[in-house]
Amino acid sequence: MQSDALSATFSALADPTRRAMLARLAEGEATVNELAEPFEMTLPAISKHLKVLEKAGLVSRGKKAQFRPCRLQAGPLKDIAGWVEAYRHYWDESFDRLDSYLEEIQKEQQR
Amino acid sequence: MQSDALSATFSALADPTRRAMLARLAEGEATVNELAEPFEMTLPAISKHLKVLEKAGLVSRGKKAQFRPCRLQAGPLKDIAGWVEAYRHYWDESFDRLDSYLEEIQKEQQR
DNA sequence: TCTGTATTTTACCAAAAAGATAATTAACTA
DNA sequence: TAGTTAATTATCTTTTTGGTAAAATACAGA
Repeated sequence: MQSDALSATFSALADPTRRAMLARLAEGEATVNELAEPFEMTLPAISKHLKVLEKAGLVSRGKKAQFRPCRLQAGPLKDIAGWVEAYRHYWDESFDRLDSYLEEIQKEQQR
Repeated sequence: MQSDALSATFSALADPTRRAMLARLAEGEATVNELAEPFEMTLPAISKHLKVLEKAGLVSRGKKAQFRPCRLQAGPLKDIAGWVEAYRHYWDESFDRLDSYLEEIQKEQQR
């Protein structure tokens, strides 16, 4: 049971179906059936995925007659972006060079 | 079975132990024992987590005597950053996709 | 070659996730 | 009220995940 929010978000995003659902919701509200339409999965399966996204705070649901319109809630994605940004200079070439430069200096100062 | 790289990366990051291991590796190479030290888990458990990270391409391992020094490989994090950036304007008030689109056009017209 | 240290592998277990089908609830419509 | 549509719940199966304990492997040094 991953209790922390970041883990729940990463976990929710670790499924292509769920990411596709978010992509669809980025275009606007959608009902469960609309969300299910592109997939071969059964409706209950989609409903489960939706619940995972909802639990991670990535989706909220309204109520219009017998429909449950879903909306994207991007808040948790901000946390993901924040987390990953801390690592940016590890993949960015120019920062890499700076790193090894600083390492070089440190080594030299140790002598 | 998540075959795509993005899912494997998200999945690998969906565990606080593994994220802590990456944070440790961001400070530099470390052996398996060094990585295991802060945790209460047994060594085989750490070894398993390491394998998950390795499979996701987030960690590479060398070979020095009986040690297997681990290094951070941030490449996959770049993909994560890329994916999440597409949603930035859903959480960022000031960011407007239309704005950046217009900027893009202006730059192109200047050429 | 024996010994200690580092690490991995194997065998095993429990809990969680992902999917299916069938039944159920809820709300509208004729 | 009966029928239809939307969505959920219940139940079951299979697979994956995360962990332990014990055995195996790899290497360095005496």
